[in-house]
Amino acid sequence: MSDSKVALDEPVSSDAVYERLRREIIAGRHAPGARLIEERLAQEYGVSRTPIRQALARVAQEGLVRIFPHRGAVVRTFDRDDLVAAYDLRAVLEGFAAAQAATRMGALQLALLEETARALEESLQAQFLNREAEVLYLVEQNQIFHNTIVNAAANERLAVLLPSVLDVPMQFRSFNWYTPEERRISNFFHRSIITALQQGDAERARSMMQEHIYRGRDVLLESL
Amino acid sequence: MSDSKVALDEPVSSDAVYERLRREIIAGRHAPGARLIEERLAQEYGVSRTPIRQALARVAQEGLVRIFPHRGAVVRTFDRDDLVAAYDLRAVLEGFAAAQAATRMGALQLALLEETARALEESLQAQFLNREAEVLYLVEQNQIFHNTIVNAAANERLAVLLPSVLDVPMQFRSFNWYTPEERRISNFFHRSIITALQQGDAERARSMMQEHIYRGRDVLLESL
DNA sequence: TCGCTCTTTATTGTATACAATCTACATGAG
DNA sequence: CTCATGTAGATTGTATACAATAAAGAGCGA
Repeated sequence: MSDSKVALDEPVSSDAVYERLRREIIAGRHAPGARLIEERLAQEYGVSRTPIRQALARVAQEGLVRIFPHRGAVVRTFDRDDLVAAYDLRAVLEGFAAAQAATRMGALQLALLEETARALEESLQAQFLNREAEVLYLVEQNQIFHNTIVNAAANERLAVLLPSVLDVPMQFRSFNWYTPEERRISNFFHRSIITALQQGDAERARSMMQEHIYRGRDVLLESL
Repeated sequence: MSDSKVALDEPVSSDAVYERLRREIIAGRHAPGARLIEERLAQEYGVSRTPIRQALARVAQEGLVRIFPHRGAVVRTFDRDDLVAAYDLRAVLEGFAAAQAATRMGALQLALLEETARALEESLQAQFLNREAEVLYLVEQNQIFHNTIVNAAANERLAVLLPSVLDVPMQFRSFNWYTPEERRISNFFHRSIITALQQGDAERARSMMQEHIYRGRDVLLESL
């Protein structure tokens, strides 16, 4: 038959476990400091401990959890310094991404940027079911915006590296979207970045992106 | 007994496997593109497949090998674009490290920098058993130099991230040390960086470090 | 009560067995 | 000769058993 086994490279359960575990930690379902008991996770995910251990090794390598020999895995905790360090790095890396993107961005990607920027702006007037859903939506749109730029930078290593810097639990990432004032500032930065990218102005794109992220950092730090 | 089990946190064999595997790949013992058969590694390392798989998942997460479901692990190959991307990232990250270090560096660390810089200079006149041993020594000293700066930046995330960018097989990293001319240029950069750091001049430290790395990239690209 | 040792229990680390999947090669039809 | 098909062997993915270690608590003497 023609389509008998076209699939090839069927996904593997340990990969699924990795993705899920990662998502759940970021979403806050496993709080920082919480122990991750292999047997418990195995039961919950409906697999044996083997793929769980595989996944734990990976998230540990990524930095989201720490593994202590013979004592198990614990979700990483974030203190003030950790967050500062993470945002510093993010500013450098995404600044670089923006600068690279300025000369490599396609028309389609620019259009996508405009679209998400508009979506974020319009949400200022929109009605939401509840605050939580609203913030979730904003964080998601914002993520699309930033991802688009990173992808346009066309540096695979960068794209692989960044997630491990961004892997900060949601609870820390949402502060930028709580007040209308901060939203307006974010929108301003997004628009400025788009303009710089349209003009192919790498240096401007870099500094705007960096300032955008530093602002995010400062807002977060004030809320602690 | 007093000292019966003070040890605590005894290292675990899968960690040892990870370290060794990583070293061997970087050293070129497993060439890019080579398959890493679990059973073979297990026999060679004297352990079962379980810790091998654990270690493979980690080096894969780090990017040194790629794992294809049901087809196994293959040492990552590097084409020209990969190398350019890696060096671009390295320039950004180590530039950042140098800038941070400029305001945080202790006297002891500065002394260590001077020492390794001197060691690299003196090697110009020194006699070595063979070229290979010589280059190995230079690469090692150079690594100490760069590590010292990264550590002085006091950003743990940065220190964790960088190795995955630096993880380029040795065969690619040694070109900077083949000609006396390149060694002199490297020495010049090292000295300039030290001066900037001593003066606490973050911007200068950053740009010198970036140029240092870009030079390394260009030399490497020419040799391909 | 405090501090010590010993035991018990929970959990991790490793080895091994088996199932699932891929690869290579042989076979045969056109 | 070329291409498809089937089969054998190699290799990976998962489950499970067991060993090793750490954490918590019981018992006991001072």
